[in-house]
Amino acid sequence: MTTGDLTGTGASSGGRTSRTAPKLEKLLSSSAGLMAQRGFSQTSIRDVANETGFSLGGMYYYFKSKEDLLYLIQEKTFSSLLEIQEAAASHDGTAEERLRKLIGNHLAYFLSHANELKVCTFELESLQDERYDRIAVLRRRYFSCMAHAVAEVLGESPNHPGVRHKTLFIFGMLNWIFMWFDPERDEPVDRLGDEMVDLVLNGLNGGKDG
Amino acid sequence: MTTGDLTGTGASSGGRTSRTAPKLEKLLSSSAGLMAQRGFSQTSIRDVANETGFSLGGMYYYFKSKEDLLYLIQEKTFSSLLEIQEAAASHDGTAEERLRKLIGNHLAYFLSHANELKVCTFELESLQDERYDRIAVLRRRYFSCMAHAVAEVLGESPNHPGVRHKTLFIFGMLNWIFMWFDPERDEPVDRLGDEMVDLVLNGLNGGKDG
DNA sequence: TCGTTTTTCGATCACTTGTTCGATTTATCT
DNA sequence: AGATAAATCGAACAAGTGATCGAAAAACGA
Repeated sequence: MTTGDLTGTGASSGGRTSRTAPKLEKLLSSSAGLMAQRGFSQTSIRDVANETGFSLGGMYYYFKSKEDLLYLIQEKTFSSLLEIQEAAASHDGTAEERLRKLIGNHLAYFLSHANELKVCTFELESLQDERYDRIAVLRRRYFSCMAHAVAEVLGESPNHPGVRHKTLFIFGMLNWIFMWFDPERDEPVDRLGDEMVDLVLNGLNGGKDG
Repeated sequence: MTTGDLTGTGASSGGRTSRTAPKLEKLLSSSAGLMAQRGFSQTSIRDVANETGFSLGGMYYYFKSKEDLLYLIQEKTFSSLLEIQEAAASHDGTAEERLRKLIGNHLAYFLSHANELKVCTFELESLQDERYDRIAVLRRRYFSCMAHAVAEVLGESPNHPGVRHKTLFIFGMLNWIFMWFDPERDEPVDRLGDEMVDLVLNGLNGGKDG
């Protein structure tokens, strides 16, 4: 129990596409839904069982612990998002275009994977040790991705402290959306992305003065 | 138990300044510290007892339930901050100056009451029913305060949807600070406030173009 | 069909949780 | 000092938690 695998109990090991894979996916997305709504620690393993139709013990065939379940969600979601973003960051075009794309992609991913992304955003601290470290690595890569774009727009070095701060301000805007977004009220997410980019690039004054 | 008081079990009722008041304060601030660090649901009432030196049952003289304890923290903290901000919002000067002041005040309050403010920011959902409603009212007033300043800077009506969004972007920047601020690394908070205001007013482009 | 592996179940364990309550101590007032 | 009220304690309870494990069932390959 000291070194063991981080994931495989049986289903997730090997990676072969057995008839098990779609069940794991449903398990992950149902769990993400519950955890996004109530939070990780307030979501019991029994809640997940009820939601998915599994029996209590039966689910432990798919993950080895509750924390492992959380890890699987974060690892899968974050890897997928990161892949999208690192691709976008290496595209041609102006720095401003890249930044616009990064923000737009993040919001689009938020729309299509709200639950999973919320769990990634707010439940890092519920992981420990190796699992924490592995997700933290993905986070840092994501941050670096955005920070580079910000630095380019500013014409500064990515190490400049102001760049770090401004990048974190942008992540604040992006991540805080989970706290208020209402699909009824705030419908067009493209529009929202434009508004955010506009604020980030030109501010409330709209680039009229300094 | 259907209607009962929201707070008073004995200590917090009446409001007279007995020798009990300082103990309540220590109880609240210690609890806020634990809850800020681990989250509300992962902070047990026994943790609070150990931290404060009280016995397990002895603390129930000061609050009537764990949720009540959380409510007391939020009510006290938020009221105090709100008072500061509503005063600042009604001062003379330009709209830009008012917005700058609101952001600066929030950051200053963050510095002096980090734990309590973090609890206010992230644990609203841990309250229910009346307690939730009461804190939600304070939140709406706070939002309104900021939204008015934003609207004035933009020269728009406070009801304009763009105003709502941009205000929420600003709160995102402000509240996300809890996730990354490191007093060693990000020392001067005044500077941080300036950077944020600068981004909010002029954007990354620094007001050079539109 | 039979034997084997994969998958599922249900009971159970050890542990932590918030809360209650009567008894006990401490402070306050006359 | 004695009586009343405020404050504190410690033991106990009921409920819920994550996790384990051997047995049973289902799917599979021969």
